[in-house]
Amino acid sequence: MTKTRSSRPIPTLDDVARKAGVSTATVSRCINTPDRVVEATRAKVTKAIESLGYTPNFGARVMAAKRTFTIGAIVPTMENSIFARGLQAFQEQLHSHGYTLLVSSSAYDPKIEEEQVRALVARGADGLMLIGYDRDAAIYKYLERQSVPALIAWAYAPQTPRPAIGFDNRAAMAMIADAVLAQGHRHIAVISAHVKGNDRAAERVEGIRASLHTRDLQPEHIIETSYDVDAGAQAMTELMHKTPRPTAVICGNDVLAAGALRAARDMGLEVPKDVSLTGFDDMDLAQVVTPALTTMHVPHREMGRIGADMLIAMVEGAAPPAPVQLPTTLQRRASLGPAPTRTPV
Amino acid sequence: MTKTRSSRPIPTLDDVARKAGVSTATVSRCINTPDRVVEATRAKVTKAIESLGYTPNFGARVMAAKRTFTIGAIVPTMENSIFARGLQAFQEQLHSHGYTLLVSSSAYDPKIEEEQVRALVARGADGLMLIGYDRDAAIYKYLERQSVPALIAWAYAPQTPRPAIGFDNRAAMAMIADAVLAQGHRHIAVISAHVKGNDRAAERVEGIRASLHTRDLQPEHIIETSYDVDAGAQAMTELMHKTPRPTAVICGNDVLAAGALRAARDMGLEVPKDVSLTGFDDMDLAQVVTPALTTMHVPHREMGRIGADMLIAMVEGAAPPAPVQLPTTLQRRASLGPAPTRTPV
DNA sequence: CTGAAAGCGCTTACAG
DNA sequence: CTGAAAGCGCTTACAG
Repeated sequence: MTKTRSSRPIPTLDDVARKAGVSTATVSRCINTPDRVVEATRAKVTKAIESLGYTPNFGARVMAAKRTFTIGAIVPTMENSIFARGLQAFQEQLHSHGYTLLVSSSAYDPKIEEEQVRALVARGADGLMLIGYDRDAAIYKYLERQSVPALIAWAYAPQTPRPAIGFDNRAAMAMIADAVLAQGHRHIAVISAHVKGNDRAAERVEGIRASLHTRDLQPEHIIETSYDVDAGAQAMTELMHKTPRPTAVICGNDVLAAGALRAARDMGLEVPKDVSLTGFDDMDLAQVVTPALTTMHVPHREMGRIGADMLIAMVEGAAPPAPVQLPTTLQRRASLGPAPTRTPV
Repeated sequence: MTKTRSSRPIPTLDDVARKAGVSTATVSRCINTPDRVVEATRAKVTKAIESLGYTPNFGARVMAAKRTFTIGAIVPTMENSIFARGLQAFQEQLHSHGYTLLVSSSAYDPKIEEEQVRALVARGADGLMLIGYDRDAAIYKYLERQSVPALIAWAYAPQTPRPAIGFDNRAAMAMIADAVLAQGHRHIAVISAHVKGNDRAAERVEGIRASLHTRDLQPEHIIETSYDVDAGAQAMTELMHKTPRPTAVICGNDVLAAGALRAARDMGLEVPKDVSLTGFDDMDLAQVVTPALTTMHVPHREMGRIGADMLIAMVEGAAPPAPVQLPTTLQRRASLGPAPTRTPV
């Protein structure tokens, strides 16, 4: 049950020191600040370390040094690749600076997210990357109290002074809605992720509303659902039975749009001839489906890379940086076409 | 730079003990084994904990107790969803047993994987989940020495006595090749992940060879590439310029197949009329592309769930379990059709 | 049921 | 350049 059941016990700093005939302080220095130790001593210690197969105990190290070179990230889901690409870049950049990234998932559950925050902090994370702003104030208070800096990613709210890197979800989605309107669509529906506790999703819906509002329109239907293909398909099926039938469906992301596309096909509807569809994120998926999705390109890798630099600076004592806004660009592809001339039945 | 720069210092067990007027031992018991403490005492301590906002320091706890209730998982990539679904189920099951999952990615680099293993062990992981068998023996030796149990997932090799849960990649892929042959294809090409250090990919290719061998055939071309859509597309383009042109392309997974599908479409080829295509994994992707992919269904969620149970048992001292084999099932969809009757040019 | 005290494996002023 | 020693924040036999 315990780690010491091993037949051959795990070597400690003390074992190394004894074997090399030096103090534990010297061994510690050999490992952490080798140039403060004279060559000959270092050689003895290195030899002892190797022959013993010694590796430092991290827990002890953390406790004594108060630094772990570990960064934690909590994402709402690992199930689809929304966050995967940005996270990969985040990890690479962190790794090149000597930090290790540990990731965990909250399954879109605020309770679990809070647990994960505590778990990561408790395990010595030097800093945290969190998705979006929306969470219990107690979590922010806890982090502050523990002096663990946190970076918000995938969102950008200039009015909130918290360090963040992301993009303007509202404006980006408004741009999509504008494009839909420009194609003559007037019966517009939305498939969104659940907006509660998900500020990105909420802002995207707001962006749509704002855009449509300029023409005195509003979304005729908004379905909130979970972020998976089947959910997107089911929502689409539902929408296509409404009267009048929407001529364009704006989806909260590419996964939902891909599901919607499948549902349309299964119902014998042609995209975009019968109904137009848009996504968000510009995942690989978007170019692989037929027709390819009109969607919003988000610079995920850049977000990960810059986010890593920001968080490292924070962890290393820099003043909290100002929020960084990244540009998004509309990708026009075949899934968005002109509105049918006749009113659909 | 240090965590103690905080203006209000972080409360410790000692602070709680002092405030509650008891010993640190009693506070510790209140937290870990509450029924060994009498009600009245417990109430005092609980109050002190709350008023101080105390949370235990994990590092210290680990060091003293030698248990972290943390499980580490290292996957080759977080970039696509191959592992995402299984991991999510793994995490859920772990969570329901009070364990926290921390995930990191090796980016398919054995060096990085080794670093991550050490990082996770050093951070006190009670157990590890690793993908596939193929890795330096030194890693296994290290884990054994540290008495950290490891479970291999996504692979199953009954001759290797290591605890594992997975499926027979070789047999599963042979089944796909059999299906391709049954459709009359004789000019068959393969797009695989790099097989070096990736036993799953290597076994899949072997499965294809074995199947074709029964008809005295062999793959006419095998392209090894990375696991992403663009790589799949590029490989497909290359293959479609060969003479004779393959009539069927077996892909190492759905991502590659989706890319291949896109490339075929871009070249004006119809699937499956001009060329058949198969995937592996049965990801959401497989049903979303047109035509839908014939692929091998892998019970990812089940693998994650059972794997969690196995690893928990190991961590809690059970004898190493025997490898578990999960069934895979062929999903026949539109991307695989009969071979064209005329020899392609 | 509770406490005093040793110990977990490191790091780091402080001396020399 | 190196060592003795205190300290990091907990847990857990051992007594009582």
